[in-house]
Amino acid sequence: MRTILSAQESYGKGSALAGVKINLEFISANPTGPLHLGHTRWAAVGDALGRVLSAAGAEVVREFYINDRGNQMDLFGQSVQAAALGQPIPEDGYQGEYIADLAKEVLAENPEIIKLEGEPRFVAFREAAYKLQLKDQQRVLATFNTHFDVWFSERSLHDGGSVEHGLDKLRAQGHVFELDGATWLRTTDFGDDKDRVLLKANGDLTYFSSDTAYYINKRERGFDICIYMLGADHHGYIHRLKATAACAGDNPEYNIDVLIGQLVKIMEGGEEVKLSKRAGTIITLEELVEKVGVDAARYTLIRYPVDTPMVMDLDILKRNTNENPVYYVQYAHARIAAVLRNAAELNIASGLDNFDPAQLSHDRENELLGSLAEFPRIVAGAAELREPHRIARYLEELAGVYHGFYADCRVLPMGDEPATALHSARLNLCAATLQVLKNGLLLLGVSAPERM
RNA sequence: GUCCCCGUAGCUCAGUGGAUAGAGCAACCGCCUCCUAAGCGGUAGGUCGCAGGUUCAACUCCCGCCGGGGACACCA
Repeated sequence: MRTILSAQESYGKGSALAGVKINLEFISANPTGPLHLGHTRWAAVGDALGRVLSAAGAEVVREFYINDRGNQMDLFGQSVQAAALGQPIPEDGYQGEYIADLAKEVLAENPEIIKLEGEPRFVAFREAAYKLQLKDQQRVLATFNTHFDVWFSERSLHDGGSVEHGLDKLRAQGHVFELDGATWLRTTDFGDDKDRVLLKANGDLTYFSSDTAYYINKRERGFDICIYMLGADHHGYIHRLKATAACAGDNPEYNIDVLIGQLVKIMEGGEEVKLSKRAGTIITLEELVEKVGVDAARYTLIRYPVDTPMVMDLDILKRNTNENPVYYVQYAHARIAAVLRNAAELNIASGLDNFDPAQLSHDRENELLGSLAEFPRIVAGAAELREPHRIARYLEELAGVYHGFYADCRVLPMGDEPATALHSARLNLCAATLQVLKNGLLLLGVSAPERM
């Protein structure tokens, strides 16, 4: 109690990861379209994990890797150009409505662009659309309370010579070889199921070479641990990423940590919404937030372990918001805030100078004290296991314990009853609970309302 | 074929080898003349997918099946 009330917003923080520099990479979407549901899970969980790791004392840099190089970018550029010129979108191009919108925006911003021809025109379209799309992703993430410290461009890796540097470093470690005219990394030395090509026979660099260079770049920027949050469709990357780290002379068990997130299914109208880019039935982060709000979306996505496939039923979240546990937790916070407001009006003595622990003997009080004391351990565990959902589950339990306490233990004096030491003690207990709920919600990036 | 994730209450899901396996929602029954009923109390609901093994002890670890989802490239 005394600890909580004097530590306030720093209650729960620890030093388990003090001095550890962590690079936390998540989302890393291609800048070729809006962020969709899969990205949204990472946005919520990744952001929360960043907060949790910081709370455990780590020095965390949140990083978004922009895949702004390669075929996908070119297809994207061609698609926007085609839309702007009224031509059919290329066979494997991007189809969505947003392509036409981007085309309009590009034209509005730069009317001269159609005077160009051939390659220069295509490049101009690609670059303009890229900048607009990236800006849009950044805007949407900002509304979702998700912050990045570094937006790392894949191009900058190549332009800065990091790829060659990475190759040199791997060569020096002795795991690079030549075969059939291509340059390979012998990842099978470290558990990968096949060796990987770094440099194709035609001289092109592979995407894998960017990945390895990027990893080496992160390590050279001083990060002890590189956390990758990837979608389930990338699970095959685990072995090669770990093997890459080993090839670079690192300890794959410590220096690299790959988290795989399973897919989110969406139910609406009692049916699963099939998500398909081609059919244009993607649900974007922005749409989800419009439907259920930032708090509900974030909380729902965070409260499950990421390796569990989960189902979000939009009808439930839309129709009857109190079915979402986030409201249960927020309600406890708002309820306490109301009690504290009333206590202030009644001039009830509170604060540590008016706190007598001996007053608290009710089972509910003891239970609440016990729950409050668990918080630092929960935060440390969530950081260590990279599982922010543990915070959410804890908050639900704490809220439940508080609601029970509230039902059985009157906090404020009734009617004209004079305020006693018991009232003051309980008021302090309320203040401590409020603080822990607030700290916990903050770790999840969910608001802690004073009134509901 | 190889690999990854999942299978726990009607539904959505917790449960880091340790007590009678839990929560929310849904169902049923109670509780507001005073601090927020978005709350509280109670009832009902389980062969923890199946079968072996390790252990004093298994929902948890190992092996094999079954069922659901996902992935394999000199694509990005």
